[in-house]
Parts: sequence; C-alpha cells; structure tokens
Amino acid sequence: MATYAEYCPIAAGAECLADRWTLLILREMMVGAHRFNDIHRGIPRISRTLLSQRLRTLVNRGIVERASMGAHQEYHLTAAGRDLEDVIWGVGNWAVRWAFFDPEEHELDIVWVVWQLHRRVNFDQMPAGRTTVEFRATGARPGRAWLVSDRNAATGCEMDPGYEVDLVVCGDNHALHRWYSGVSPWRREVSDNQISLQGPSRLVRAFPTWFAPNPFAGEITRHQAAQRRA
Amino acid sequence: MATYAEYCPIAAGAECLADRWTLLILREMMVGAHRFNDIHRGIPRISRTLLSQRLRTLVNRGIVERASMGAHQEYHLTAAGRDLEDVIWGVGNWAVRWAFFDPEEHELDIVWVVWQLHRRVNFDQMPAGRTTVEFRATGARPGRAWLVSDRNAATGCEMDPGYEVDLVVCGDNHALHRWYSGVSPWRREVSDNQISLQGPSRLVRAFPTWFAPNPFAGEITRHQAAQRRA
DNA sequence: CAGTATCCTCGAGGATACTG
DNA sequence: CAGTATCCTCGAGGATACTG
Repeated sequence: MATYAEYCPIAAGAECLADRWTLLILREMMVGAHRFNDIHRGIPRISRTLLSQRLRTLVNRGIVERASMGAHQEYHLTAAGRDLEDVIWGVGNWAVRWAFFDPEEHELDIVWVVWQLHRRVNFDQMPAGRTTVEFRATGARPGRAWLVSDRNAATGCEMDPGYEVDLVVCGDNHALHRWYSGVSPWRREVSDNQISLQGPSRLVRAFPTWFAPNPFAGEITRHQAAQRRA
Repeated sequence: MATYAEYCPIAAGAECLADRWTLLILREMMVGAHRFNDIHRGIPRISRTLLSQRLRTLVNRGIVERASMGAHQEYHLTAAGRDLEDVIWGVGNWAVRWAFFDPEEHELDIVWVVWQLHRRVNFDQMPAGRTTVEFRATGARPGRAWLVSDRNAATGCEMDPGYEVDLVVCGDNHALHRWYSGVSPWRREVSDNQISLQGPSRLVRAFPTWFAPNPFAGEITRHQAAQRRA
C-alpha cells in the first residue's frame, strides 16, 4: 500500500496492477474463468498459495468480488475491474507491436493451449453430440492434451479422458502455438506440413471453423501487415 | 524474462511493465525528466541503485534509450516507449475513477509537489526576470520548498536557494496536495482559508495563472461530476 | 553529476502437508 | 473442490561507501 507513497494517479494505479501475476489473473476472469481451479489452470506456474493471496488482495482493492454460487465459490470482476479491461487489452496490444515474438521453447505448453482453446469453441460448428480431439505436440516440449466438446460445453484435459478420439491434431509444438495465437494461419502451417489432422474427412474439413480467433489475432494481423509495408 | 512462461501478449506486456517502479520511471520521462538525477527527484523513494538497474532493464527491452548529450547522459523513450504512453495514462485515468482519493498523510511531500510543479510553469504568465516562490506546508508532514522561475527555465529546490522571495504560498499540506493534483480548485482552498498567499497584490492576483493544470485534472473533474450525478 | 560495488537483511513466495 | 498453515529458501533491493 505505501510502497510508492506518491500522490499521483499513475502511482495509485501501479499499486493495484503492477504486482507479479495480477494482470494474468485479471485476464483469466476477462476470458471467462471464475473458479479457483479454472483460474489456476490458465496460469499453471503460479502457486496456489500465491493465487489465493493475490485474489484476496484484488478483492480488498475492489477489483474482484468473491461470491458463493451454491456449493462453490466464484470470482468475478467488479465494475472497477471491468473498467480495467481496456487497459489490459491495451497492454497486450502494445506487446503484440513490440514484445511478442515467435514462441520460445520455455513458453511452449500444449496443455495450456488446449485449455485456452476450450473457451473458444464454436458450438454451432461442432458435430452434434460429443467430439473428442487429441492434440499431439512434437518437437520441443512434446506432450498431449485432449479437448472434449459435448453439446454446448467444452473442456480441456491433460490426461486421456478415455473417450474414443474423433480427430487427432498432430504437429510441431512451435507451429501449434503459432496457430493458436494467430501468429500464423492454419492453412500455412498445414501446407508447410507443420501440422496435420487425422480423422474422418468430414471432421478434417470442419476443424478450422471450430474455434473463434485468439483475442489478439486482429492486432497481430494488423501488425504483420504494417511490418510488411515497412 | 521467464517468469510467466506463457505465450500470451498480456504476459509479454506484464513482463515489461509489471515491475515495481517501472510505470513511475516511464511517467517521469513522459513528463519531461530525462537525466538520472531529475528522474530520481521525481521518484524520491526509489534507491539510486534500483533506479539504475530498472533503467538498464528498460533499455534492454527497447522501451528507453540512453544517449550521451555532450557531457551528460539522457534517457528518452523509444518509439516503443512512446507507444506505451496511452496505456500509462489509461492506468492513471482508471485510478482517478477507482483508486485515487484525498491525499493520505504518508503521500504528503511538498518538496515533490514543487518539483513536479516546476515542469508546469506558464512562462508567458510569469513576470519578466526571476521569480522566487516559497511554499510553506503546515499541518501533517510540514516542510518548505522553493520554486525559482527565470525567463524560460524553472526549477524546484528543497533548500533555500538564497534569492529574495517574491511570493509565499502558505497552507495546509493536504490542501496544497489537493490543489496540486486538481482534486480541488485553487479558489476553493483559498476561500476555505486552507491556503493563503503573501506578497505584492500584483503577484497574488497572477499566481493562479502560473501553472498548467495537472495532466489528470480533466479526468478528475469529469469523475467528480459523474459522482455528483450519482 | 551520474552512477557502481559490496555487503547484508528481510520478506515474497515456493514446497509440502494439511482441512472443511 | 477450494483452498490454508507452516516452514524454509533465496534473491530483490536497501545502506553504505566508493569512482570517473
């Protein structure tokens, strides 16, 4: 609270926002994570102790509110928190222009990618009933993860959920991250043989329509176009 | 660098910005401080060691550039740094709406206020030649500071510069900070007898025109009007 | 003026085990 | 499921003294 001890709005704002992890916690609520474990899956490298503490601080500052929803707890942005969304998207858009590059090896995490993807499923493009997609990342930090979509609910799994797999997405981990983020379009990675699909051709054709674009895809595309002009 | 290890623009932005003090260092460059000691006077509670280290980090990240200007060094925002200005003003404007209140005792620092004021002098409203204004803060954290304006240059001093004082601004420290920030208008503090001027009536009448408003004064006024409507 | 080198402290936060 | 309690480590950063 008294860290800066300056009577200045920027200092007051930094007091609220410039703690490690805080922007990512707010991001998770902005993209639809409201339960403790869901928020944690979106930020796997924060410890549960620290996440708990940061959430308490955000509640005390009036940016987040905690509420009992029946049996479980939920965290939601308050009006003050929602008023921060533009600033936080602004931080991300700035980074797209100046500090966001091709994925580095330590940033690769296919489980995290699939977890984030599960929030962007276009259910009206999905087959009726359950669809199970297995992602197999090869190359650096290889791994597997599963996306299960059923009617209008989807989830990401780091363990085999045991359902029959309808479609396998297999590819280089860097390429999967480039596609996920919007840094490169699906078609390019497929035609470069970096990513391939295995499954019924009906599903293979439909797959590119199953996910809404990354929230930063528009800014990334604009930035790439500006780069090419320069 | 690898703190978050997430392939996300918000994480990349937080990596650059969410360090303690960093937003305040950028603020100082945004308002016109470019030399090490000037930046430090704007952020007196940071140690010189840490300021030096943060500046180096900002240079490495491409947000600030350091250049020799003749004998001395200067720090300036790069294009990437200038592109951050809207985000940083956004943080301050958000704080005005949700996290900026009347000054607390630990935030009072009349020397810092006068130092910041020296950048906002309207030289065309100032008398020709040198003008020395002494600020005397009474009440909590009392202190004195001097503002010296000469032609088109001004500075703030924490020690008596030894010049004849042309005008004395005397008042409660909280009131001086409210006026400085734009939280309350000059006329209100004067008519409430919280602040008074001592000096030739010509200078007393002119004083309220001598400084450009605080950069957040507009947002503060808008916010106060919205508060009254609610 | 504009820093840097060195030493030392303390508190943020990780690991682990636990709870309603 | 959603955390909390406890213990411990290590590194950020303050204090001090120094330099071109």
